[in-house]
Amino acid sequence: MDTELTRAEKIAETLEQLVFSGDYKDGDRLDEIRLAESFAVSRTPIREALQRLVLSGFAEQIPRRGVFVRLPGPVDLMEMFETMAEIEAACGRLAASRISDEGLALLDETNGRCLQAIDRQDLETYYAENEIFHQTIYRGAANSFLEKEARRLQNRLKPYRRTQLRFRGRMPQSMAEHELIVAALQNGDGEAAARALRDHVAVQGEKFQQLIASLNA
Amino acid sequence: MDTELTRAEKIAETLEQLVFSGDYKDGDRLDEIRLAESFAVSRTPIREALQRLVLSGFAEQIPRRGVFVRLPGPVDLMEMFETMAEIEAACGRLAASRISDEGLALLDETNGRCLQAIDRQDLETYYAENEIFHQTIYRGAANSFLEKEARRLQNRLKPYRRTQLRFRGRMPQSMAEHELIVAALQNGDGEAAARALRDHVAVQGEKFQQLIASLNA
DNA sequence: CTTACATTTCTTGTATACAAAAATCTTGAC
DNA sequence: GTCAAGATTTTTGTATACAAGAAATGTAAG
Repeated sequence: MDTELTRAEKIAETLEQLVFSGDYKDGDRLDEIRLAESFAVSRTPIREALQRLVLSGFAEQIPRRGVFVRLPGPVDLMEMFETMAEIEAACGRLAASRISDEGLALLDETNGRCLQAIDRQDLETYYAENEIFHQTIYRGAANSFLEKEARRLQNRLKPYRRTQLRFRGRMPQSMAEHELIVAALQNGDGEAAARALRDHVAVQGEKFQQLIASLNA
Repeated sequence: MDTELTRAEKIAETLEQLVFSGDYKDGDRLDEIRLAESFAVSRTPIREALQRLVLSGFAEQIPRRGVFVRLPGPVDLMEMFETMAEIEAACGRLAASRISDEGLALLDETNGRCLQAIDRQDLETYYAENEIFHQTIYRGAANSFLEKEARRLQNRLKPYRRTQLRFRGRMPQSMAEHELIVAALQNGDGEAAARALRDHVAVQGEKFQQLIASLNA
């Protein structure tokens, strides 16, 4: 992997973080000149970074008017989570017949570390291991294109997934679902794995109200 | 919809077409200066267009080296078609319980026009109506985010799908599959719709050799 | 006081200029 | 003749300059 990044790329990453972390509100204009000053660069790399934001879906560009941050609303989030659920289900379906023994072992280990993290109330580790769990399934689908798409959406939804997992009782239940998923994969049951992953990721029932509530905060 | 495009956007579209239509070979460097001259603009809009190509996956950028066209190889195409199959399956699964009567009617009409086009040996119309058929299902899923993702991939695979459909006997068989899909949607059977769409889109059996063969041409 | 229009200012989009890194060419030693 | 090191050219990445369109402000008429 190429570690050397051009300045514009670093700025784009930073800007994504800024949009993520709520420094901007929906509809805010991303002023090229102001950003150029705050990053101490010219407008050129800023414009490249903004284009990346637009093409990633974090912002919208109106020709000759500027680019404006577009934070997903409740409906957008529901749709994105539903799409994520379907993509993860597809990964699970394929992984059921393709994942390696190493992959299955990694899933088990990761789940173990997840459980330990819950016991220690170690949120950061839990989030990290949870991410690894899902990425291991993407990898297990043995389709690098699908894996990349899955990672892209996972990354896009990351901040919202975090707020979801904070709710009481959600983490133990989530772990139980992980076990179910692993069992299906071990049995090579693609349909069961797909179903388990879809239900695990989907926003349904009371999770919906929790998601809405988290948006106002 | 905003119809006014900035110059860079028009150039990006043209460049995509050029890469599509085989004017460039895999690994070709997209020379900024040469392109600027041929489009009679400065490097600035060319660079924006190239960035779009890179972020769309048509080209790869190596920092301080330039951007190079990346045409998908056989493995890439298999992976992309498999992903498309899963995404279309997801659309079908959701559409089974959500598509409107108008949507179902449109599917029927479109299939009719497809059949007529086959009788007239009218390839262009057939391709167009086939595209509409699938997009109607995306729409039927009632998830605008998923719909957009599906359209994106469909667009990316369009040139390869066309070469596929040219093979003898493929078009009538494809139409039979369309009927099966519509039937499942009418019955509200999500799983059947998903299965039918997955099989319809997936590259399997002799289609694989046809796909490989078309790559050498 | 409100509204329509003109002027001004500001912002984006594009062109050009410059700096730094990579590729290429030259030259010299072995 | 081959290889290596240095110089030269090319090319990318960034900064700045300029042009055109949009927003803002001011002014005059009703």
